[in-house]
Amino acid sequence: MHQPDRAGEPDEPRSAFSRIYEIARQIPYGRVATYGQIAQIMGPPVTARDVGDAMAALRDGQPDPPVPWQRVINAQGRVSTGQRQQILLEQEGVSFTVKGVTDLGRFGWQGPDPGWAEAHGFHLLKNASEEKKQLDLF
DNA sequence: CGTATGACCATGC
DNA sequence: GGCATGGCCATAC
Repeated sequence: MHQPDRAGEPDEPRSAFSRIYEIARQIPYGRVATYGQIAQIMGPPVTARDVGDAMAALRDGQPDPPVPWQRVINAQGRVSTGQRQQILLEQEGVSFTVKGVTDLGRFGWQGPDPGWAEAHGFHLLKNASEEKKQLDLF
């Protein structure tokens, strides 16, 4: 039987935005991921810029389940949307320097669970090292 | 269809 | 470390 098409949406099985949101939901409480990381997990042709667009779209309203948009920051370790985002992260235990920079080595996400990624057809982070995973446990 | 804009990024100075 | 540039891709007009 046919899937009812959502008006205004492309007829792909799932829009790129929806898949980006799926990944963002995997970021654990108290961790952050960069736009570029999520783009890498998606794989080409999705770019960091597309991830930013997807997050920006959330301003119009959150999907269900909601997306922890505050955990997606830029590659410099700074939030891209102003102070409110940083405060939300600080409430999760993510610390920032006075200049508003966080330590991605300490609070950065190491990527999705490999089993989950494979089941959903996503890539893993190329840089996710065992060492950093151990570091994260602390 | 050209142009501008955007929650980006790597690189070079 | 800051700043400029070019590249990336999707959207809006």
